[in-house]
Amino acid sequence: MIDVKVLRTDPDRVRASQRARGESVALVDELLAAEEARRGAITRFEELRAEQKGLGKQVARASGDERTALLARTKELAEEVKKAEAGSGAAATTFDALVKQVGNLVFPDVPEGGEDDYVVLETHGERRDFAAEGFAPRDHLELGQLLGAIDVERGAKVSGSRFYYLTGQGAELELALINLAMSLALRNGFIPMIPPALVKPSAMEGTGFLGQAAQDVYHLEEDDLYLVGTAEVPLAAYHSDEVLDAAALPLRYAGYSPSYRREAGSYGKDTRGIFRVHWFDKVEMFVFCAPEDAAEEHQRLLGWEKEFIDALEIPYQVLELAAGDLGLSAARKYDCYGWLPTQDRYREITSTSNCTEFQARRLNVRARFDGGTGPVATLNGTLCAMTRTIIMILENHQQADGSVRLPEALRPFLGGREALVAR
RNA sequence: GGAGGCGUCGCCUAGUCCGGUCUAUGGCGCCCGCCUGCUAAGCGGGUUUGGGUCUUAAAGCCCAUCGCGAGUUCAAAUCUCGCCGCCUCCGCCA
Repeated sequence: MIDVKVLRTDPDRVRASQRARGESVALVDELLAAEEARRGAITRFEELRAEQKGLGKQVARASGDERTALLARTKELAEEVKKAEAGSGAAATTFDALVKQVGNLVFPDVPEGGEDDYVVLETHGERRDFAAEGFAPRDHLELGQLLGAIDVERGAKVSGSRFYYLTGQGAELELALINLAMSLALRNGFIPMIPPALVKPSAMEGTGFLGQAAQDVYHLEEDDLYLVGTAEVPLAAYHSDEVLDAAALPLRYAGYSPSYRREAGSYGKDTRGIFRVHWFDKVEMFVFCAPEDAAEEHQRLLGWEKEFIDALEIPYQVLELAAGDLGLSAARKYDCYGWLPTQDRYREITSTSNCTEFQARRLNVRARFDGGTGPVATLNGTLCAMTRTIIMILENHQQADGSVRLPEALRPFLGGREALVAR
């Protein structure tokens, strides 16, 4: 949720943000009107209620004719109070419904435009020249099958399209990646977490995934629970309705959980292999910090993502996404795109968002600061999305014979092995 | 899945049967002050949260808030119904 104070004092800023996102600007005027109505209704109710309370006390003390007269008057008043209360409730509901549609205020220097208008900030690593090495690179699925690491046929047999089994060395590779990611997180003061992957509507709603993103989310009708698309959801909701100790901030969590995505609307896209799947496991970083520290913390999260990708020796670029591609909660978002030799382009492997106080307001996560109690800022960042990372390792480190060299950093977690080899 | 118990302003707790003087009691903790070689003790005051209003600011004032929601009533912590959470027991189960 955006700051209602900003809406009232600086509606132009909200308009500018909506414009940048490519979202409705007219909504801002609707919101202002709804806010006006809400405040008016509350005032009316409070005045009537005060009068009713005063009369109530007189009734308690009075007796005889006086009491009868007072009761008649106060009975009328009760009707009015009831009406005013209903009116103020309705006005609040209207306002809430509108305000939830408004995305977070985008930072003014975020690039304009949509999906294709990102800005490449950095490029790292050496892309291999397979032609010079004298062989054509195999894609991740072919490699996965040679190594006995990935089984998509049986994934489809058992669960349908976009499901897979990691088998043998593939499963070992995921376990090693989890351990490498968690050891990096632990070294940097993160609290490791294994959160629930099913959450209530309030957690989903609070993190901003029930807006435009709702069609991509699995919902269990019988139980009214959602399967999370990222550990961001249960980690953000972890401190919901709490007042945190400001001195304890930043609170950094590293959550390992499955991620479930319906991938509605991506029919026919990335259908080969495990690039785009309905389920994958992920180690996600999540931070609660003071609002004024959020921008710096965002850079740190990006730094840890880069450190991880560097350790895996994957060539990559850092992108800043355009305002139209941010999602409801983010005020700024950086993606890391890894080099995919067989597609001759960079593809997304990690993503980090600064959600400022947007999610904290919705989830009621506050801290006691010097100036009083207020919402904290939240940030999230991928440390390791297993399937995408496995793809990058396989394709970038493959050898002519179909084996895959393991980056140094990963070897301690695979019993010192230097490569994955076909059996 | 079944049966029972519980949920009060940081923690503990009184109040709920029998609705109004509850503006929610007391203790602990915490904060401020006094006293005091220092510390402790003692004494006095303060201490739910959210919103609004006023103010340079503070204080003040108003409304809501006794797990959540609905209902009855002129009036609900208190009565009724629904829901949620926790605990105990039974059943089932990795």
